Amino acid sequence: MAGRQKKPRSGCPVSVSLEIFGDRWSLLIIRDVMVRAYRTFKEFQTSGEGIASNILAARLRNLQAHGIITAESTNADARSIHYRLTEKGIDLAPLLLELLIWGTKHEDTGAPCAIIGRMEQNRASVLAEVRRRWRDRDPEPFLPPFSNEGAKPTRNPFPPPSPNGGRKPTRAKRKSGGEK
Amino acid sequence: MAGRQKKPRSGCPVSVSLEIFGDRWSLLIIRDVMVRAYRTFKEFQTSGEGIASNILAARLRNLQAHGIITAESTNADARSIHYRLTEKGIDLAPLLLELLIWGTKHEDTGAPCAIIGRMEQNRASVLAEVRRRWRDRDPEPFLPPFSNEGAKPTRNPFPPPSPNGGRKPTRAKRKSGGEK
DNA sequence: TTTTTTTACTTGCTTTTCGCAAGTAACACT
DNA sequence: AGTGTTACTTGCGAAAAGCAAGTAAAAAAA
Repeated sequence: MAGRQKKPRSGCPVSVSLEIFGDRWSLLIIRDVMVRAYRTFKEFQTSGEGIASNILAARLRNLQAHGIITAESTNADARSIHYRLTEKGIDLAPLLLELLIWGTKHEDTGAPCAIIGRMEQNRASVLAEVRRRWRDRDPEPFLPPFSNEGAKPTRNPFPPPSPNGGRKPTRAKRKSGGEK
Repeated sequence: MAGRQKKPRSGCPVSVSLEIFGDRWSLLIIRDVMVRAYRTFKEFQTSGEGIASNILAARLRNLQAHGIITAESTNADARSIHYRLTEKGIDLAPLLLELLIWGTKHEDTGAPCAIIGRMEQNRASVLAEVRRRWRDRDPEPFLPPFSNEGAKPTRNPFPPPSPNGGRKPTRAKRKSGGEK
């Protein structure tokens, strides 16, 4: 998120979307509120991803500003704020489902492939159920948190790339440069 | 991407996926190579989003390392490297399509809503065509770049959130804190 | 009623990444 | 040989991320 909101880039919907939630935390928050029925700051904070509280606050503010979530104070506890998805927010369900499917298929995660595979075969009904729970404010989680305890580490069949694209000579002495 | 690759977070597929391409550039590169048939460093660089060359190089390296793209040297020009999607990479097509649909629906972009709306009604055939072009190495772009010249600025119906969630008193003197 | 705990944050500080400008090695073209 | 092109790298300042600690208000406990 460095340099965020600075210069407007292209008008491509993909680009515009990524400027809103194209970071490593926003979609995790949306996942939590969408399928785990998390509502409070505390729940997000202890969701297992280890987000820092200042970052969480910033992301919640950003998602609010873009109309993806709302913040409601409950009458039960005056301190407590309940975050929930707007219609715009629940419309991210298909995206999140694809993210879930892709990750399960291609990375070694803690998710049971069988279940996700079945979700892949029934996208429409999964999405209908997620939306139904949202509409009814169903406090029941749709999916549990997945932990990859005991998951074998992925040995990826793609070796870390030789710095150049596989050509013969090295072009410049590469030492650092960015990733990794 | 600050602090990237540092501590492994949860085993949730969503989290794992976002650790790979959860930034503002990776999916744009994938979009370019997937639907615009871009192949070279130069094309990505001048794609209209304004990515810096060092960031682009870092992202290409990362996507390669995760087996999402490959780099092939062409026999035509020894300098030129052609990037293309792997099977794992083309499997991101559904995700990208949802990103496109969501952005078009909820943000004011340069994309013609009518066309995207039709794509929404025919997800399967759109994806089949994208995949066909990938398999056949079709050099023809599937979609043109969208520019939002002349697009009316979005006035979003969600006001910038009052710093607290809409409760009565302010809890602490907030001055900055993060977003915006 | 006073003390302790909980909730939802903010503040300060260090580390990491971003983004820009400039440079460079290998190759191609003229 | 000289110029241009491609695919990068390097250096640097400015943001943003991440960590630890602090704080206001409300609730629960003593």
